[in-house]
Amino acid sequence: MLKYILLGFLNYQPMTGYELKNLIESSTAHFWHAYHSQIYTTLRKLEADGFLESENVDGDDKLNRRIYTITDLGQRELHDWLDQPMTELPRIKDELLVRVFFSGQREQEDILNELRFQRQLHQQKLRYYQSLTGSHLFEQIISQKASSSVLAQDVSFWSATLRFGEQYEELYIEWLSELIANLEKRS
Amino acid sequence: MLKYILLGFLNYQPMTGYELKNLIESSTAHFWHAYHSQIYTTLRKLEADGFLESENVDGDDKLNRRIYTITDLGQRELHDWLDQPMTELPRIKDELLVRVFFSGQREQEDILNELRFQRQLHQQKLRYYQSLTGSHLFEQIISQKASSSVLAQDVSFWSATLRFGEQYEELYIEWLSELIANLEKRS
DNA sequence: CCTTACATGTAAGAAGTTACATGATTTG
DNA sequence: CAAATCATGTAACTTCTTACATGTAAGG
Repeated sequence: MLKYILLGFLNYQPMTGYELKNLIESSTAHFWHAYHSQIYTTLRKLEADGFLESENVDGDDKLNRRIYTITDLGQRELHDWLDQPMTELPRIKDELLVRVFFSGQREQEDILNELRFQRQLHQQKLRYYQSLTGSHLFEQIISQKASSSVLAQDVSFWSATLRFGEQYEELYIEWLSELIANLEKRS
Repeated sequence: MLKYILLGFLNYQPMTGYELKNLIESSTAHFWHAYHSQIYTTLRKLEADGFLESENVDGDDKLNRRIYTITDLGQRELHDWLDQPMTELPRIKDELLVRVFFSGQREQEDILNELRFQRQLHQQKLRYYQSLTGSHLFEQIISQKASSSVLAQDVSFWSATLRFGEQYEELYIEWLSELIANLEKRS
């Protein structure tokens, strides 16, 4: 999956691993996280497979920034993936739900504290998403190469995922609040 | 994580790997999926670590059903985990959002078909969750050992996670519908 | 000069996925 | 008797996480 995120971003413009890492952190990481160690190794692998090419900028060996460029093969790989629609539901993995599921024997107060703290975190994240919606910060980040009509379309999909994030956080906050209220009633 | 799901279920009553697999499939798999291969190997590992004990029922070697029982050490491990509240947000991994994010250059119709199909899947899943809410099927499954007051508490947390599932599916359907409507307007 | 950001990597281990493999029992 | 379900496992591989490792450049 990370593979396609890297190909997807490099399809906009050539970039270094570090730039990709930062881009991912401020965008797709919210629904697909990856550590820098995985990003760098995956880039090397994509190059070995012929999907990317790279060259060491700063010529020498001192500072080794490596710029990756997508190849024709890489573009085909990306489009082949996009052309294969998903026929299943994406799988959810949510540790908090597992914890709630098995919380029957925990102390009421301990659970409440955890749920309240989680709610705070989700409120923070919601505010963060809302701040992104206003500023077009994210659009600006990639918008160097971006000049043509292609980008308008792209931007609308980016903001769709951002909208999902906002709605998801709102849902989580509501669900937590309801659960918290129910528990408080009991004590 | 699977480790704690197994300990959590075995904390209710002793069970075989196969029973655990089925239980997981009809409950926690909706927010934490695992294949049977991982379940069986993890059970072996938990036994090696002293968190579980097992004995081969059906005495002989013909049919080898193996019943696992949680040990005192296993219970402590489970409670230690529950006593350590989460201090971060659970991470989302959602392939569809990645696909939407990079869909800027896809054919309008292809995207629409994929989104409509996803909406169908989510509607199916929502109906499935709703059918569970009515019937107390799930409560019944574990409710062999379950007699005491402990269970009422447990059940309320189980249904809280089910409620999350319903609300999540509703959110996803709404988000997809909005996105679909926006795309249809354009064409 | 000290800290933060820039910049890239390797290694080890844990977790997750896919495929292969086998055999018993039950139900139609 | 054939198919579905019961029942458990191993092997190979990919992915993910955590830790280790190193060095430059820029700003206060």
